[in-house]
Amino acid sequence: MMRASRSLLADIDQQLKRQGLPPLEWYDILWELERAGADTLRPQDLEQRTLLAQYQMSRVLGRMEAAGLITLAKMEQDKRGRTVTITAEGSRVRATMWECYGTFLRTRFDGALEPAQLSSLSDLMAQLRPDDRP
Amino acid sequence: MMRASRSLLADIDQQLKRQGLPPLEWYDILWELERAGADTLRPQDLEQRTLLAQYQMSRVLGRMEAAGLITLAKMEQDKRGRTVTITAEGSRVRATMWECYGTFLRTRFDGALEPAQLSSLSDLMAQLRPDDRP
DNA sequence: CGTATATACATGCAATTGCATATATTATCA
DNA sequence: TGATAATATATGCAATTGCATGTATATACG
Repeated sequence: MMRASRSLLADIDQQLKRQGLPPLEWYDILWELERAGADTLRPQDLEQRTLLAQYQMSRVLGRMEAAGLITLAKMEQDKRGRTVTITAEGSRVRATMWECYGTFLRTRFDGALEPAQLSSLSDLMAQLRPDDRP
Repeated sequence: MMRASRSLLADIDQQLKRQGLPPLEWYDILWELERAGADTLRPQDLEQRTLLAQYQMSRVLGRMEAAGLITLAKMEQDKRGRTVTITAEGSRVRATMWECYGTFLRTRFDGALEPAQLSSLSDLMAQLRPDDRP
């Protein structure tokens, strides 16, 4: 499993890089933001969802803001916190990334596994992974 | 699958660090060396088996040599190459790491999956991962 | 209240990484 | 054979990471 996921990750990152797209972790963040919709998320929420460490999140959000994919604003309720909002450009980039990422996943998994196996893999992973919303 | 393996990896690394043991990638290298037995491996062989990049391997081998876990020697057949040999200390460290690593894996997987599921997971991963010996 | 503690996020610094390229050696082939 | 390409490994440098800690705000509690 370690070998399988490591090789998957490496290949996807390489694929994205080849197309001049941001690294995969940006995708995860953009995706969580879109998935959350109207519920604005805080860095903390994204940490839980993506499993990135606090300081990693702090820095990647800085870079993503600099790249214009998200907006960071101070919260009024909790002045320690910040809200993270995806921009239109962020949505566009996520979609482009998915074209690359999704296509890759589909090719790789469909090439290796039967439909029934895919669904049982999905079940197994659901049991193994930590909850998406702790 | 990404979430599952990322969380596994992070937890294992943390566990190893807590016990003052080297990071997981050292384990993989030590394990491949033991598994190869008498066949001495070259950095190149280890790259393929562990999926580490060439420059990563070059550096991690340097650190492992400095730590006394392996020995590096020039080859006579191919003077560009080097042979990597595990030391007694290297074996000892690998065994200690396995105590930590293996116990963790067993706990985590046995806690989440039934025996039949474990075996089907194993099959699925075998189909997904690249060959161990390309 | 006021002080201690916990939470949210940021950051300086040293270590590590990735990239590009260097060095040394071997293989190819006109 | 000599020039050219390919292979095996190492490394300088800039970017990124992890750790430890900093700053600011919020909560708890005597």
